Amino acid sequence: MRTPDSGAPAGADERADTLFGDPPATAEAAEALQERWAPLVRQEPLDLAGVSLVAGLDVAYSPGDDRLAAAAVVLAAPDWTVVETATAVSRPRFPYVPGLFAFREAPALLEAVAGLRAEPDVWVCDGFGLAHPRRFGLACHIGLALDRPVLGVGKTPFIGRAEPPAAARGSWSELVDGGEVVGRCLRTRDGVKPVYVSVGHRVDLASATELVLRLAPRYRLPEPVRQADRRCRERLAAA
DNA sequence: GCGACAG
DNA sequence: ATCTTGTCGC
Repeated sequence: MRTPDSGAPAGADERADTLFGDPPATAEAAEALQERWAPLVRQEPLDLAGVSLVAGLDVAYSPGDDRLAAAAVVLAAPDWTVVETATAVSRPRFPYVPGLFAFREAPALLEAVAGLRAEPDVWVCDGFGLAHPRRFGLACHIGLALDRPVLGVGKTPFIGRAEPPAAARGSWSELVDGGEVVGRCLRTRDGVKPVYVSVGHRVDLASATELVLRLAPRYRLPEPVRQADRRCRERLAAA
């Protein structure tokens, strides 16, 4: 068993414990972990022609009790039909703190992911990746945990500034924070409020943008996120 | 110091 | 996130 203070550098098993479960005791500790992990995020092009399975992740909270349900769905190209769904119900083990979102939702999400048989080519999270105060949002957290390509799609701005994109679907503008481009503000439907795309891990902004556009042929939100949202709510209603 | 603040 | 009805528009 791992000792709390062996003096060793961030070991892989030590990372795994907190990336997958065991939430840190304090907000300060959580922030320190994000700063430690942020340098491990990689940005690289994703071959969209080779993408046949895309996963979507989302969480829903119970109105009455403190339960939460996470859903992991898998959709197949080219029409993005849902081919598999896995869910998990649990309790939040970390309070909601803007910027520390992943410590609250990632454990349940990864539990749902563990129930999946398929091996998606890329994963889409409801939230941000590099567009984060410490450049380590939920999509990065999930990306390192799975060591797979992951991108984040946010519905409302969090950090950074972006000019409103042109009204046509496909238009986008840079999301800039501290002089850095941390994501894109992307219009997925003509004249409809844009979404915010950012890199989670092992994808680049251009690939992420193009993929989100293809995943959202009809609705504002990409299909994987829409479906995941639907499934976790159903799971909560069911039991 | 003050306000803002993913889901 | 969640509490909440109808309503305007394509």
